[in-house]
Amino acid sequence: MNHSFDHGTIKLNADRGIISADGTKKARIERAALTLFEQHGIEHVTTKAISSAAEVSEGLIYRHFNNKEDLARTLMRAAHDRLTSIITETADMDDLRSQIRQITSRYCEMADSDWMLFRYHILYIHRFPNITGTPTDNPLSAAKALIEAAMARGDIPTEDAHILAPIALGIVLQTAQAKVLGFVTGPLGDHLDLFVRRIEAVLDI
Amino acid sequence: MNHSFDHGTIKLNADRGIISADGTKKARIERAALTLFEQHGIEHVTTKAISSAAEVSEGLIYRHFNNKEDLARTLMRAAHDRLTSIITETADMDDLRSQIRQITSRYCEMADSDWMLFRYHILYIHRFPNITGTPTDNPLSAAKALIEAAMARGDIPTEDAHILAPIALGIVLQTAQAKVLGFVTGPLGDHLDLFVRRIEAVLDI
DNA sequence: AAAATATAAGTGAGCACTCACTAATTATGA
DNA sequence: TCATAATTAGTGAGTGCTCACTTATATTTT
Repeated sequence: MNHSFDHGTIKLNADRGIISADGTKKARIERAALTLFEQHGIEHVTTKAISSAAEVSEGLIYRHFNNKEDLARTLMRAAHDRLTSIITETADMDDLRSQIRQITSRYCEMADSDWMLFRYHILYIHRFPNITGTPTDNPLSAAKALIEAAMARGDIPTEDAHILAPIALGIVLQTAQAKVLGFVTGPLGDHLDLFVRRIEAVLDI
Repeated sequence: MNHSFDHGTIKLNADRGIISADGTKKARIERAALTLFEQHGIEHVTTKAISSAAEVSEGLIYRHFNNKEDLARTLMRAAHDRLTSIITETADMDDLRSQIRQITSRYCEMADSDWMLFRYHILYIHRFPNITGTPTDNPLSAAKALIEAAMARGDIPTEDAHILAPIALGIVLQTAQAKVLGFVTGPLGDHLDLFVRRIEAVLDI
């Protein structure tokens, strides 16, 4: 039927694209935008540049996105959701040690397999303060929930989970930032074991 | 004699300003710029807005700085140098524990006393890849040097200092980032002891 | 032939920076 | 000491260009 009920704005055939590099022109736009945004900064990238890189017309961007900001936000949202779900998906595990290892491993894997998207998230997440749907739908809140659960179980000593959450996530994220700055090179996965041990250390397992 | 040999660009009576809020108009420009940059992002702030906020003419900005980018860079440089020297100034201490406590305490103090400047550094440091004079003149390299020295002394087990440096600094920095995101509230100094203990934990003292 | 998808040629608002000029400060020389 | 010259500090309207976004037109799909 495809009513194409646009919500007052533009919305086309289902969706497609959203980063995953299928052949769609929409996907081409997203990839081109991501590449350029991440490389030069959102404000320094023109819609013209995006369309050239994606080898589509400039107007087509506006058929798929309301404006440049919307495009940038869509990309950020994709990254944000992936990271959040990496954490929430371990909620059913009942062992903090396993959770930590899986989260760390997947974080590294995402960083190493799609460094562009990961880097984009690190660089520009602050531009989008309201990126999350619900206030709890973000990596920090998800991590905090996990830590609090472990404290309730008595697996780790009770402390301020509000502070421990960023610290724990920071073990990987800060190294990633150091990589953004060029201070660290090579895949993050190379340091998986080190990361896991340090996270256990700060959580005092 | 005051030859006033300008280096091909602009340079006036000594300097003044550089963030420290003395009454100079230059300082007023810097403060206004910092406030607006930190609040709205560098690219969204117009030179007109800066001059209005500083209550000076727009042209005066260009008598003190070559362009808007130069102004933004000057502010970043000020923040960067302060952070770096916090770390290097402990190099003469011969006890890692004391170094950690002093660095952590001063980092928190700087964040709490000039949050605007600290936040500006966190948000936009990536825009200025070549901010440091020498390649070693930055917080990460300074921290790495300290850690390596401690390893050489045998105070802590030998590990990859390249990775431990960002992790150690990250204990405070990642919490600061969480504060930028609104996840954490209140002064960082409130958590000084917690920070110190976690840094010792990751360094395995 | 309609509808959906794409293009390319605009358009004008906004913005960094200039410039011609004035005001205040400092240096020089009787 | 006080003119006078020279330098520095300060102004703000004006300018040219960039760039997000629009619109008219073309092509493809159903």
